[in-house]
Amino acid sequence: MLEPRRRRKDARPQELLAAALTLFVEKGFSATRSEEVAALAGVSKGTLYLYYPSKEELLKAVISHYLSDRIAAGAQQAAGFSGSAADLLRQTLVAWWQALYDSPASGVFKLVITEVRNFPEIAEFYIAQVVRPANQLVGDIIAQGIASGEFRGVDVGNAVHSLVLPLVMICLHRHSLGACRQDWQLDGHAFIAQHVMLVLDGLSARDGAAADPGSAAVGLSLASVCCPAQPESIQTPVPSKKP
Amino acid sequence: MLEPRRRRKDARPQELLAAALTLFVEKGFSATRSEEVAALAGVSKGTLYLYYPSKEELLKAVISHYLSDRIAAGAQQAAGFSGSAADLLRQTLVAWWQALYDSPASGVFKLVITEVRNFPEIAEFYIAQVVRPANQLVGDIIAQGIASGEFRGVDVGNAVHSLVLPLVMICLHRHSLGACRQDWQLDGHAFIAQHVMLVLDGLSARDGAAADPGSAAVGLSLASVCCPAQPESIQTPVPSKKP
DNA sequence: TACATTACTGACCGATCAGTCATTAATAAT
DNA sequence: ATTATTAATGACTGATCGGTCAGTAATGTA
Repeated sequence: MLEPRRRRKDARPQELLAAALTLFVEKGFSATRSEEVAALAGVSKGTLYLYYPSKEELLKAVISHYLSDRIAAGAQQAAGFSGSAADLLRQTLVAWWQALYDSPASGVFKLVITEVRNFPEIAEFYIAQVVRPANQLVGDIIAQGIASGEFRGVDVGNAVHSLVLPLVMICLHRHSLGACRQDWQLDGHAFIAQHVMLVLDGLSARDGAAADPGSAAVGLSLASVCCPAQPESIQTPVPSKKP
Repeated sequence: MLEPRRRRKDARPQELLAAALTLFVEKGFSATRSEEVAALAGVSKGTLYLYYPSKEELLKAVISHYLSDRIAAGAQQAAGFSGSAADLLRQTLVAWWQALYDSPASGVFKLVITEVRNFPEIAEFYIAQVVRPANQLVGDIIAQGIASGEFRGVDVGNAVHSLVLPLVMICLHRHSLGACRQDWQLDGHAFIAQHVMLVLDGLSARDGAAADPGSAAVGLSLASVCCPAQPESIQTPVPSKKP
């Protein structure tokens, strides 16, 4: 029954990160014992410390690893696209978020929100690598839509928040109340699609809406805990040796 | 310098709850030592355990105490009000959330989201005492607005979520990224007001909007981690003695 | 002032857990 | 086959922390 020892140096970091993500998101960082992470990854505690020098470094590696993956994918998706700004957002953003929602990486939001105050380094990293690039990427697309007359002249920053914050919220929900009570579960894919449609509709420079003083996506001012982005000096989590 | 011992049996529970809320929200439940809570409340660890039998019970007391307070206030506010559904929501909901946003109680959302999976009892309590009554209260007002022809015939559950979820999100933000980086701070009051106006505008049965297929607040389907409510068998956190 | 009551204290205990390291065994090299 | 290399182990350690309780002092009572 007991698996014989195997030497698989290459596979370990990935497996440890996946195990750590699962447990950190489920139980929280402090409440998760490093031995549990190791066990879920199928190794002993000693092996965990062979690849990551401390629990805190493991946490940072988890966050940057899963964000890097998704951010790269999103930026790539957006880069190779031509069409109207609305189409770009509708297709790229929706697909990107639906994939994120289904993946374990959706838990990173909960992790960041809960741990950011304990580890200021994470705030720096998260803002630089995720929030800023994401706002830039989405904001640029919206700004372009405004410039071309496709969208109304709304505040770009606010529009980005209107678009993105509810999407972050359902990722949080998936890993909190949604994870313990099925009766509070929701259809994430449908919501993501409907929400993006709704906001784009509010943004569109259609005739009837110009006179409407407060149509969708106007005035949602909000700084965030948020979203997708572009790759930019993605730090690879490097397996480490102690001094 | 050292404060002389004082016997203040009545004030202790409140002070302990306030200290616990602050630290649990800031550092997380597991990362907070019970001695820290006691110290912040100005008592020794032994005194803490004189009033609450365990750290977990203290957590539950914090959540139910701060929710009870606010829920009672909100329901009362809504009860003594007459006017259109839109006015009721605009004035009552906005005032209620702005007060909540400013108070320490806004941290309870973060607390619930992070700890709900570790303590299923909290999920039960939170859904029964907060989510359900809140949806009921807000939903009833919207339904009444629809019945009177003031609002369009949207899905009531979805409309409630459209209204409430972004408000929850800014409370989360206030206690995560917003708490460590001022450059990501936002004007919560302005956002709350603007957001509620926006959604009510989308709900209103104004002429021009009837033909608009996706106007604000339609289709935001989402189950939640959420909001205000009505009082219903509010359990008073009772100071306890161990067996 | 003497005594009774009880809110409060903090040293203490046992359990837990992050991190270590001497040892083991899987693979590579010769 | 023998040796060298190194991935992997898990018993161990020192520190930490939830919870206890015998003792202390603040307050009430006569």
